[in-house]
Amino acid sequence: MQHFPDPKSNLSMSWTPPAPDSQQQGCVRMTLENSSLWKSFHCIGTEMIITKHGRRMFPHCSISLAGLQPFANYVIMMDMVPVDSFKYRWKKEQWEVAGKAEPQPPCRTYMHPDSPATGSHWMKQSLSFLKVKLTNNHFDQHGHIILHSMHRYYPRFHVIQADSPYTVRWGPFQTFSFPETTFTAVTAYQNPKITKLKIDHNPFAKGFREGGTHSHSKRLSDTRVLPIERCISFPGLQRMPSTTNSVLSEKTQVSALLPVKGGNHSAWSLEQDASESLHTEPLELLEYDYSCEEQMVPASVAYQPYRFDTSAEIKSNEFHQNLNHFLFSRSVDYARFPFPANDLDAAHLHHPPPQSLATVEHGSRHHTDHHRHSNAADWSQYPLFSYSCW
DNA sequence: TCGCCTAGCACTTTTGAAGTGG
DNA sequence: ACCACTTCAAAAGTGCTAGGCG
Repeated sequence: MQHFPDPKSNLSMSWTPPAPDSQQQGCVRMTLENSSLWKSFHCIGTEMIITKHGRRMFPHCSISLAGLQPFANYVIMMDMVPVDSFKYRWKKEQWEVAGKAEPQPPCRTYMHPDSPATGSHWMKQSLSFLKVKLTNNHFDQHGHIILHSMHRYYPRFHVIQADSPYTVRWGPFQTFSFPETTFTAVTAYQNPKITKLKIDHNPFAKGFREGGTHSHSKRLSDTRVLPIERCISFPGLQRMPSTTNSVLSEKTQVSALLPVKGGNHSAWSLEQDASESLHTEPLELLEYDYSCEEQMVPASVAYQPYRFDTSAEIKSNEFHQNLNHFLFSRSVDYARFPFPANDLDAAHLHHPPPQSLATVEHGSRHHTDHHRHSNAADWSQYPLFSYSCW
């Protein structure tokens, strides 16, 4: 476990310990394999380059699974979830809120290319999401995950017991996310410390350090080496307006909306552009933990035959559409991060009180207040799913 | 004027086809 | 004919920078 500096030494922000590297829901345990690397970046404020043609993540997501049924088939998926409803900008060597978020781009989900595979297969070795690509091109036809620059996201993993990608709507599922994987999407690196860290860890970047244009070397050498205690100035996260109070109430909203077995799934037809409401209503964090819950949700939308292939162009948007519909209807994890209680917070909290990711309990249930916030309008505020699925 | 985005650059790493030998 | 291994060129991927754009 990586050692983190004393939070009290941070000048402007405080800090709380990170969440554990692995999470358990029911019998299923997911571990973030390269957690220490993620934390190294997280410590500075992870930035992910997004380009028009798609850029791989670095660090990339690598997970391992345990507790699956060896002979049952599973589909493993990953998607990106907005951390909050704000846009950020890099100013004076730190991230600050720059206003409301842009309307969410089409939500896309990446399915691990091995899917579906048996539990024993998934547990045999770690799963790499190396080939996931991020883009800011809203008209991307390659199936890359579309993000907004200068917005904050975190990857979320779905483990769905299903024999094929087309039956994921019926299968028991769990969802996991890891606080240290939160990042800011950028088109060019803002924080030189991130650049340096990436060059140190990413072999592709060596070319720029050891040969070719060395101009950047000078740039990097110009980077001020900050005292270690400054390292914990979690640019985005700690500046993030916090809202723990909202967490419980919001998560109850989710549970209240959970469909009943055999119920009319059309109730989930909230294919409205959630981004609209997302950015016009105060955003709160849903932190409903579905740990150990396996729900059977009847589908209202039939899946079109399609299999994800990282090398092939996505030819059917409909699959994504259906997938998102599924995720929307079955959303699990509802962000384990501190989301702003409202926009007012964002406006006033340039140095918000820290709400560590880890302050939100992982793997525990929060079933209080299930009966509140149960209408669709409340639900549509939530940013995780059903951005105007195209 | 400022901040963000993009294309092109020079380089390394990865990938896969082709060749070789047992 | 088949398999395993090696070689090598092409493709993919990287961060930096200048210039464009709103």
